[in-house]
Amino acid sequence: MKRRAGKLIMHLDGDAFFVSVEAVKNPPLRGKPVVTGKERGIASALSYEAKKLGITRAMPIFQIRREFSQVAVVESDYESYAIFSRRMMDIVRRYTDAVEEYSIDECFADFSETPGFADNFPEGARTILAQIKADIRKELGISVSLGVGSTKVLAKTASKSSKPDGLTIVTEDFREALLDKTPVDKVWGIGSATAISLRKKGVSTALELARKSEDWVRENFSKPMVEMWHELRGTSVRPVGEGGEDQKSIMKTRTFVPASSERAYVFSEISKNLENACHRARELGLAAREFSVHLKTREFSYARNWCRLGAASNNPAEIIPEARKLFDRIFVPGTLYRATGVTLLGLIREDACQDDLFGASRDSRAVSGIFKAVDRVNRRYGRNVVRLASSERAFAREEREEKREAKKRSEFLPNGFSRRLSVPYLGDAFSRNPQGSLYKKGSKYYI
DNA sequence: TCTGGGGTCCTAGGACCC
DNA sequence: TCTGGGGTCCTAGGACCC
Repeated sequence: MKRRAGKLIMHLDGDAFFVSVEAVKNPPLRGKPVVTGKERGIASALSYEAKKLGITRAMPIFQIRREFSQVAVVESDYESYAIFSRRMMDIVRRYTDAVEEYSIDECFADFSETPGFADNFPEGARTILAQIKADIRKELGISVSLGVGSTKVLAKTASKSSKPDGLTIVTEDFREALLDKTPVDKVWGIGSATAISLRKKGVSTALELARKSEDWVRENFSKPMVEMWHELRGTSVRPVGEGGEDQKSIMKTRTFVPASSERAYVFSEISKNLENACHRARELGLAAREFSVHLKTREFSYARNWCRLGAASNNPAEIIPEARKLFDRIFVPGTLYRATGVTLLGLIREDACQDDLFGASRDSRAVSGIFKAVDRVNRRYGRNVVRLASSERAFAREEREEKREAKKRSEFLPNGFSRRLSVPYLGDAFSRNPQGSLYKKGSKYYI
């Protein structure tokens, strides 16, 4: 029996996750160049076939249509992605409880204590990992890439090194070879700014960084880089978190075209973002003690302002007067703005809100109750049929744009075309088991 | 090809205090 | 004139991530 000391951490990365889910919903898309993000006007996810054509993330949709007419452009469907994500994470949990959901299409999992994994390394580990991949393929119809190493950074470097459908195990013998072929800017946590600084100091691969002395790293960089250095050398300093922590902030921003310098209109965009952010806070059962407002000019410079609320709140009617004050302080007449944003900060659990000395939060609870009723009405009769008057113009703009899009679609597609395309196919496992836990109603997926 | 939206964490530096 | 030494708390903003 081979016993291995230290941690063994897996990183799982969905292959072109959004478009893979689209291909499950819509099998004719399989193997074709596909991008999602139609509703935002820029590509947000790309199939491997689309990448091969030279399309990149954030490329404008109009340009894709013009230069690559063979590409299928679809709207993002986050509800379906969230459901596939949850199912994917649940499959990993069959093998270990220590799973950290890092993003919608990625997770880390600690296998140090899983029988047959660390104590029979790497052969036993490989068998288990292959089983996870097979389960996901069979039950969800998508492929994933896995990486395993003694640290999160090594696991993530490994999963990225072989995609799609990869399975990479970083044994101590393999570690240096892997790092040698990894440029520093491809290391998780090293962005462009740090990469430039590293290269100036003569470090261009992850291996070169790992071989520097700890003193050198401490003298030239700050704390996160020291952690990075340990992780690259195989010493785990970032444990796999198991979730349950509350979110720290909620941000809502929206860009509008054309840019505007009209005070009332720009404020209506703030008001709309505030409503959306508060709605999200109510969904999460959280309330904010602080919030901030920002404006983004046409030239991409920002103005921000921040304040603390008298009592924690998730109700927009209560926050709007404060938002108005912040807005008035940063709005510069004559400036063209392209986007606004609102961030709720200092989030606490709604049920932990304390009454303040003057009973203000009792009132706020009543108002919060009103907004919960509003949430129910909106769920039933359509998004935002009830909204603040101060948000009216921004919502109206959004709806005009949505209508225009819908009209364009109906002009371009023959009747019934999109309906036919959206017939789902969830693989044989689902056809055989319609009671399976994933099902479709209308155009949405449910668990 | 100018650049969407939603997050987290860290640090520098000022304010304030003893 | 040429400067105590620290500590803590706070905020703005940078950097990075998906």
